[in-house]
Formats: sequence, structure tokens, C-alpha cells
Amino acid sequence: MAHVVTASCPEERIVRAVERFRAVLYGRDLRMTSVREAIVRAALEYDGHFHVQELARVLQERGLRDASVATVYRAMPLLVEAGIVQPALVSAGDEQRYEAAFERPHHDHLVCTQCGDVVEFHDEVLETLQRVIAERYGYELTGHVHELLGCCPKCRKKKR
Amino acid sequence: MAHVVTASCPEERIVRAVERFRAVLYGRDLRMTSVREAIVRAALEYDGHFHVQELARVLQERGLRDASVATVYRAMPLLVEAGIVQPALVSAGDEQRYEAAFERPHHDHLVCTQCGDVVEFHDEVLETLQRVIAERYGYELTGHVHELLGCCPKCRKKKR
DNA sequence: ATCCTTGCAAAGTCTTTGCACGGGA
DNA sequence: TCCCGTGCAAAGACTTTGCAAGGAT
Repeated sequence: MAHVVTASCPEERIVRAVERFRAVLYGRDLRMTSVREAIVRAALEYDGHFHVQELARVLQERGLRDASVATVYRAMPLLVEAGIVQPALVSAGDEQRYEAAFERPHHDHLVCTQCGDVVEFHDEVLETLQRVIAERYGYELTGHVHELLGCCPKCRKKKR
Repeated sequence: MAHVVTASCPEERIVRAVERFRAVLYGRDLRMTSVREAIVRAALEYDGHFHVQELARVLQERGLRDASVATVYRAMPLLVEAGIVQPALVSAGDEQRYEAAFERPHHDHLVCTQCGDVVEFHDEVLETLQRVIAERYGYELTGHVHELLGCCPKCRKKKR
């Protein structure tokens, strides 16, 4: 299929992400490379949560511009710093998981411990409450790890 | 020093914990051993959060009843099941951390990303809100991972 | 031309597992 | 006595790192 500009235009978003990444690299005297650009693209095009080995596998299957696992491992901290991706799903296995973060609103996760299904949610009251609690102890809140664990509707039906 | 019964009597709490552990083991046709009892004691006497290697080191330094790292690794899932300890501090390093849970109220953690200082907090509104959010998506909440990350009062002063 | 980047393989960590002996009930 | 528990060492899994060749500015 030829190049298509859709309504939400994912291609332009990726271009902006690459540009931001270039700026972050420039600011640290690092270089933009075709491999790094491929990693940014793969990370943003990936649907859902992924880990490093998985992203490397995708890149190698495409074959266009592959990246070794080591290179992807080395790139991830930079992608996080640039806001392209963010760590996610801490309660899922050994590997560090990530998800696209560029031009996406903040959210937390609700995970089904039975089937692994994941729902993203956002609640402003919750965000505020966390800040209030931190201030209660004199802390300045800079981030949080928050994951709700439960049983999803489908699995609840099955159990009956 | 001779055996001393203090006001809060930590010794009796440990005895109750050992008994509960014995019951859980019995229910699964497993056996209480002196090594497992030593692990329960060490876990409950440990002040703060620990990981497996650390607990094993403590047990070996005492020398009374040492336990190999492998044995402690094998025991932890059982201690969790018995409610003696619980996983904690997910955002701190590679190793799985634990903390005493027996006869202690539920709480979450507020961690200083500068100095590593940890504050335990509990907020009933927060607990309820999480349940409400889960129900909003038809989920039955069974647990959560929640860690607030920030800058503690001391580190905030230093930065100025 | 300089020096960062990459792939490969080796090394590091944390955790799990196989095995033979020791110990609990 | 039966069979689980334990220590030791080996194996696994994920991640990091050393090194020499390749690529970006």
C-alpha cells in the first residue's frame, strides 16, 4: 500500500517524535542514527505494551532496519528521557515493559490477574489525592507507580 | 541478655506467626522445619524492607540456624501465602523486595527518589477510590501496586 | 578525521532447578 | 519408614558491558 495520510496521521506524530528524539540526543552530544529512528518508529507503532526482546524481534522480522537486542537495551533509557516511551506494567513478569508515551495523556493500568487483560484509566481525583498525600509528609510528588489488580468482567462470569 | 517480654511483646507475635505458618504448611502437606522457623523469625525481626539475599545473609551471620539462599527463595512464596510477608517496593532495583505483613495494617509507600527514604502511609479515601475505579470497568479489585515517588523534605532543602 | 554507535559474545545478577543426603512426622 | 527439605552447584533468564568495525557530523 502506498503512503497514506489518515485523519489522525500517525506518520506525522512519528516524525515529531523522531524530531524530539533528535533534539534530546543533540543536547547530549549523541547522534541520531537510522537504527535509533527505527526503534522509535517500532516503539510508537507497537500496539500495547512490550518488552525489549519483543521490540528487537519485531525490528528483526521486518528486516528493513534491524537492531540487536543490545542496541535496543541501550536505546530505551534515551527513549524514556525523551518521553517517547515510559515504563509500564510492573507486576507482569521479569522483563521491564514499556509503552508509547509520546503525545499520549497520562494514565494508569487496571490488570486482570486471570487473563492478563489491561484497561487504561485516568482519574483526576486520584491524581490530586496522591499529590495531597505526598504533601502531607512534606514530599514533592514527582511520579508514581500505580496498578490496580483485579478480575475482569469476562473472567468473573466464567467463575460462576 | 535474658529473655524479656516487652509491652508489645514481639516474641508472642512471632510465635503466632510461626503457628499460622505451621497451619498453612500442614494444609499443603508440607513440614515445619527449624530452617523455616528461622526464616519466619528473621523476616519479622528485620527492620524495614529486605530482599532474599539480604535475609539469607542475616541468617548466616547469626549462625544459629543458617539457611542457604536457595532455601530462602523457596520459602518466600509460602511466607507470602501465609501472610507473614508481602512483596513491596517495586521501583527499587532488580531484586524482589519484601516486608513483614503479619498483624500489620495495610499501607502503601512514599519513596524519596533522591535518598531512598521510605514513608508508609494509609488513606481510606484512596482505598475506596481504587475500588470505585475498578468497578467502573466491571472489575473486581483484588489488590494493587501503589508507590508514590517524590522528593523528601530533607532533600528539598538541600536542593535550594 | 573524530568519536559515537552497533553487533556479537562474554560477563553479571537475580532466581530457579537437579540431585543426593539429611531430617521431620 | 516415608517422603519432604536442604545445600550445593549448575542452569536459566534478563540485562549490561568489552571490543573492534562501521557510521554520523
